Amino acid sequence: MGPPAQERARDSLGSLVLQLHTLGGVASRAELTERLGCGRSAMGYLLGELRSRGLVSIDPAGGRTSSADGGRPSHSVLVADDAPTVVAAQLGVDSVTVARVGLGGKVHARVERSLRTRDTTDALDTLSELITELTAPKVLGVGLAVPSPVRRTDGYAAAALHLGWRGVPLRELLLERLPLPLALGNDANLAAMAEYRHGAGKGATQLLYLMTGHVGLGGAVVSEGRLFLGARGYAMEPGHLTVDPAGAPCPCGSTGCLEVEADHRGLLRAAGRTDHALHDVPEAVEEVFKEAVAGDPRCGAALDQAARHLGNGLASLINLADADRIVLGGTLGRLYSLRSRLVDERVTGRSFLNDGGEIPVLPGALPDSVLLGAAELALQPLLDDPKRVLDGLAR
Amino acid sequence: MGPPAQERARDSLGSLVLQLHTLGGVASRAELTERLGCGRSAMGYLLGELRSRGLVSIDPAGGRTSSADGGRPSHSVLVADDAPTVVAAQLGVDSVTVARVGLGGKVHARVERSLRTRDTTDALDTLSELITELTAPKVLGVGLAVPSPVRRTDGYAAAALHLGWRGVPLRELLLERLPLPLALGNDANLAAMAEYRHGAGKGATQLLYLMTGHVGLGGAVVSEGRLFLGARGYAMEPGHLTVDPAGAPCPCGSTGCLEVEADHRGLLRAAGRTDHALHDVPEAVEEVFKEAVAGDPRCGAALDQAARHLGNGLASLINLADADRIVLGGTLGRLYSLRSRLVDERVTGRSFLNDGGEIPVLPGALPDSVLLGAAELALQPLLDDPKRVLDGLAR
DNA sequence: CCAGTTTGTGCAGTAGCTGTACAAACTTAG
DNA sequence: CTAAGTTTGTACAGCTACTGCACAAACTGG
Repeated sequence: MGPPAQERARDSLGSLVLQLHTLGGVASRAELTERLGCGRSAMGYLLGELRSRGLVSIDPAGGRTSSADGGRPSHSVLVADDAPTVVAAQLGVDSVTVARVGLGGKVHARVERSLRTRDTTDALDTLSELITELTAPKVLGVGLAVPSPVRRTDGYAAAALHLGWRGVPLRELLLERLPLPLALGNDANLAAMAEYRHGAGKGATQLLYLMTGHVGLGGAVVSEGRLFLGARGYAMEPGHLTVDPAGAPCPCGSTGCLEVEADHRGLLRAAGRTDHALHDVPEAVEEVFKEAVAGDPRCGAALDQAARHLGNGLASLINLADADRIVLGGTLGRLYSLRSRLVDERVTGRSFLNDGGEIPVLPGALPDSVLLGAAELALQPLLDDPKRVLDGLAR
Repeated sequence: MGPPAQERARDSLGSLVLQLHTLGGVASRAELTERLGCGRSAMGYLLGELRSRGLVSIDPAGGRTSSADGGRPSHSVLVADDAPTVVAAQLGVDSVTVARVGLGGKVHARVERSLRTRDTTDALDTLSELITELTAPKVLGVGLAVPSPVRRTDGYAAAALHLGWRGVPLRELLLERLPLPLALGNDANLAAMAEYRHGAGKGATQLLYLMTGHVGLGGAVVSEGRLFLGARGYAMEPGHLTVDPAGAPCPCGSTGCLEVEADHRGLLRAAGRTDHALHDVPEAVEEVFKEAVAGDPRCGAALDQAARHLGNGLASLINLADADRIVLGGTLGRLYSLRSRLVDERVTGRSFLNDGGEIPVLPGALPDSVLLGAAELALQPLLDDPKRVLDGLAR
């Protein structure tokens, strides 16, 4: 179809693995050749390298989909059954989720456990326990998504405010318990990457992603296939963008931050439901959505207000990021599905450079985007340099 | 010194040319070898390629600076005298500047001409006239800086508002007059690139740049050596960030935009000097600065206010871009030199993730940053693929 | 003058391709 | 059922852009 000018890994072998990955782990050889823009003979060489290392297998009688009108049918390339996998983990406010994920985004196993306490040690113990449980032979590494900005150099979790931590050397603490390669990332960043590679962000050149998790509002930009991380890894934290100077006070010291107006706190406050324990929040939000759909005026108005604030926040961000696609994850995606007009009103034309088409806004397409994003993080070394990773595994 | 993990061109030959360029066109062979991270023997091969194409020359008895304690002294690598050059042009509100620039950033010739009318055709005629005048043999191409967002795909100038144009296919119009490769860019973007490669932004991993020209306020982010352009090329237009909801009305429809509060209009308005023809603005601004330094309270207060607005704008941007350096160009640089405390007050600690050092704010270090940036744009193909460009020239 | 150090160079070897020629596997026309 | 036409995989030669090694060159200090 279109030209494959999306993203380029360091070498061809890497881009090949990436293409196979974004295509879900199965693709016809001809399709891969076209996407890489190389000759058939180079593809033969590259597939030979991958096959000899056990990453892919080839089924000569695979893709008999036959869109072609004549000609020899192309072989199917698929991720090998016994190909290496990674472990993806998500640290939430009151739960931990871990999964084993293969190239192509296939989830081989998935465990979730709720945290009874909000103690750091408890969370770390549960995490390492589940990770160890899911670790199998040929696991390349672990990716962990955290609801906090994460320093790119060393995996320091700068401010997991909602977990009550004020800065934790998370990677270091976990490495004491786990003898595996471990990479950490911010949950919104990783979810954005997952949506970019497998979900609603596919094919965008500049993807702007916003999501709300349990508490707080995170964001990310994927620019030409790569996360826009910033110098330290703290870029694109839109939670404290001011959307209403006369709005509610925010723990950060300012007032009317996007985060306190459009996340779960904002919704519940606008709906007049503030008497919830923290772990009941998802249920309370669920209730507000249900009653709004059922016709409750106060809950409906709460959605209206959150949607307007979200639209205003997006309007500010659009001119800075110049996105060609916007994806909304978590509760924001649901909010948008119900109140798209209120959001669009503020996005449309607010981009002060209106040179043609509008910017499409979409709800996230992946149910487990954060967890999948953690897998993307762990898979990254394989995409960057497949040979080194695969050969290193053998040793 | 530090690891050379700054930026990577597509191939080694490109990075070599880039290194030589950022080092000002002269470097010791040993230094280049270290920065590229390759062996001495590869450097020999690479330099051979460049020398055979006439781009560099080598002086065996060059850098007798001798920091070393013993050992054979390294040869000097320098841009050849007859190496190809580029033509850089800057389209201003009431003037046009054109220069011939060589690798390393050396300006060989420079012409400036003021525009009497504000007619598009007049500007284009003057531009192509001066460019033709400065075009010499072995000119690789032309780079043009425009005070407007420029669409990356085709050089369409989306909104040179201050020139009275509402969208002009500028590249197309100029190509009718000039038979040369022509690349267009936004002036602030290009200035940022110049500061990154040759000025106050050197070595930053995430550079946030803001500047004011004649009218308006532009910005850019250089992220790991590359401009953050966005999907269309309109990213990082911070002019219409709201810094004072109760502020002055902006032509964009909003109020209190950073642009109308901190650019020349804002300064003159705050100083009570609004009766100026457009081309007198620089002189009027000059006056305000002079009188403020001399002690005039109203002019001083005008600087104070602009500095505060600038600081607030920066505070919003810092959390989004996660810059490790901020450079202020044009009048903003001067404003900062005089009112750094008022700006710093708002920048310091406003980055809600205060994990250590503050972010350095610096005034721009290049007197002709926009023009030099236009040269960077024209040189880019040479940095991306030196062989193809140099061989193509011969044909 | 000699050891010690850093640097340029020649040469063999390798990785990662490209291009060409050809055989294989299909479709449709006759 | 065969022949022509089309697209695809593969073998092989060749090239580019390096890396590594051995060695010579150019300095310093003793």
